[in-house]
Amino acid sequence: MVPAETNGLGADRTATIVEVAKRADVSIATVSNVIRGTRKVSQKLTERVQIAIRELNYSPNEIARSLKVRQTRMLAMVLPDITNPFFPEIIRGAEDTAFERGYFLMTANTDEQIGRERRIVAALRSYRVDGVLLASASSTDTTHLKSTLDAGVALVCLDRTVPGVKTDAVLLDNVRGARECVRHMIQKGHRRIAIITGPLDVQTGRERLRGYEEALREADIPAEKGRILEGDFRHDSGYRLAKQIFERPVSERAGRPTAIFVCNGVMTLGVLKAFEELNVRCPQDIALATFDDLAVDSPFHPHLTTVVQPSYEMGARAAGILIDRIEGRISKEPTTVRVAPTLIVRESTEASQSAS
Amino acid sequence: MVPAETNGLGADRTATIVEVAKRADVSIATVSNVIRGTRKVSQKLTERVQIAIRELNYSPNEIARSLKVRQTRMLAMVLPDITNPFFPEIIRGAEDTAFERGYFLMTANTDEQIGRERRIVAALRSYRVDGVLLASASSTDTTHLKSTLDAGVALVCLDRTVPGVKTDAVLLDNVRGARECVRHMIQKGHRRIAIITGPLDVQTGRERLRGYEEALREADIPAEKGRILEGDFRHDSGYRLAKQIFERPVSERAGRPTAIFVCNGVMTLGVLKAFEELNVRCPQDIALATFDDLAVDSPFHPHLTTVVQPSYEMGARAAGILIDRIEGRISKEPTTVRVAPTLIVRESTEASQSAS
DNA sequence: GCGAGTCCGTGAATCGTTTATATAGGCATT
DNA sequence: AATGCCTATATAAACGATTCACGGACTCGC
Repeated sequence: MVPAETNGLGADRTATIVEVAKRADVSIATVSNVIRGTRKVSQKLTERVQIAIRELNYSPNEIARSLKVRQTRMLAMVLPDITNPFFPEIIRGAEDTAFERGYFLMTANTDEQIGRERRIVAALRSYRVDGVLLASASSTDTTHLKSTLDAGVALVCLDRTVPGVKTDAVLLDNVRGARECVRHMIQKGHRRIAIITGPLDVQTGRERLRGYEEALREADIPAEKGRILEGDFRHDSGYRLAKQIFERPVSERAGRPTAIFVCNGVMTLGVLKAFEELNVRCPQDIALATFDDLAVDSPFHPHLTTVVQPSYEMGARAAGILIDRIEGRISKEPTTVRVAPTLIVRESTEASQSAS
Repeated sequence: MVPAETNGLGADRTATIVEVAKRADVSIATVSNVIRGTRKVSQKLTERVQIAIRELNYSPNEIARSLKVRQTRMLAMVLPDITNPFFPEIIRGAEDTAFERGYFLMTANTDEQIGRERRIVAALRSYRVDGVLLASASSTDTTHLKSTLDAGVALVCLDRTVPGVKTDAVLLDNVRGARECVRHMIQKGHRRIAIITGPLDVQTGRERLRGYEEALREADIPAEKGRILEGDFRHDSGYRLAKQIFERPVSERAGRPTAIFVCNGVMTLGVLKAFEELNVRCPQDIALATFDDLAVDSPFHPHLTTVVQPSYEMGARAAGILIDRIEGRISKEPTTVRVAPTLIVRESTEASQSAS
């Protein structure tokens, strides 16, 4: 004797449309029509079907449906680092749009490892997700993306593009963000401004550096090599490079920067840690500005002047474009959307030091 | 004329096993055997099949496979708030275990809204994920979970259980974490210790309060009602309740707490913001300890004494149990695993105040 | 030289849906 | 009463894989 189950079926068996049809004494086509609303079904049969569905605790098998109609209504977002607080907001934006338009968004995490990204993208392709939102871990290794695109999976790049892959993209206007921020520092009287960049083989890294250079050029300040420090967007490089700035030989002290521009939020945490260890006060000893708002209204000291990215909107727009693409409602040509950052001036660039 | 495609197929058509079989001039059974390694296939045919697969850029349709074998090898993790830095580490842990054991983990976000959770769980059930890791948004509304369980979807609760639903769970030993932390504060000489709790209709909220009470009882300190402030695990309640502590009428000043224990990290951010506004110094004016490490090695001032949760391990263990359950390698009885927190003592509870 | 035993390969049924096509029944029209 | 036309429902063929049961070709021992 098997134990009695709530729905009268075996434990691990879940009801199918056939069983619903049998119980409601209609054809499976009718059940399908009731569920999807494809065609009109008489009041009487509709009721019978609904009752049967409830009684059997029936949940349509989306797998079978997907197989038949060749679409899953699943979207995936592939991220390099879910612990970076920049991404969760993007997810929220994409999730909301996806849901509004009848899609389900799932998230997967590559941990900045290209091998992992490749596996994940391959899996997603096998699962036949309708589209992928991707912030790629690499800008060089792109064969897996090409073959995925070839296979007809829609792809929108987010935050970072992958060169050589013709696809839609939603990016921040990095040059502008960096330029405006550095411009602000110059206006505050700084002329010796250091930059801690991202990896320069990554698009966002390069672009932010370019914005810095443009701002200096505008103000006729020569961009000195020694003030450009290449980081890698991670905590440690911020820490290390900040220390480096303060630990140069005395002979160079005269030329020590009066301000630092850090190209992402995570590195800034490292910089602040270095400041603390070295007993450097900000903005008294040095001014600081950064990309990415790390935690709104946070109790950080000091409050940082920041280039903030409209993360939620970026996610939402990217999802919108992706779905338009899937549903074939945009022209063939891939487009790149650049969204504008906002500069928020806070105390860390207040001119309480002698900035000369 | 259609444009030439890389694989010679139409643009949105992706090759099937039939086409591979045709091209390699074998049966589809043989192709399947080559791919899955189900049976031995001769060297010669294996090669032919592999070449065909490559030439067609073939990717097996996991949908069709799932339909046939009635399992998807997909796991889902459902979280209330992906912006809470506690969760990403859990995801990583679960992801790693899932991958090692041949599953794919996807993540979905409920935004603490039970309606959203219900929709997501329903969708996951329709997609026939093999199992779900759930940190539920609600402890009262559980019908959707019951029917999901009835349908044979494996479910493991994470961080929070849902009462009345018989299922496996991986939880923190909240009582112990809180007790040890408060015990530490008492040992530092504090006797008037306030607590900012989580919502008391949530298990974790209640348990942490219990730990606090036990520590006080051990030390024969009466737990005064006025020192128990009920928050809701969100930023604002930390801010508001911290202010409340300092803005009480002068008459009560004598009894003002010398220490605060905050029951999660996000609220602590609010508390610190309040401290800043009120010019309260920590630990000089008041000691502070909290659940959850917000950002390792962060430049917060002061460094906080913290009850840290082994998030990665929690995710990993939960995924392990889930998969064991799916593969039927554990006994029927659901189990609850309690993992131990660690107390990390930092400056925020240093006794640099007169704690009497 | 022949039956038994191995190997390797194939045909066909099946998973649970959707949907095109067929069909039944009712009603109005003549 | 026969015809035609609707509408509502049923039947059956896909979708793309897995896998069982069968069979042909070899090997081997006697």
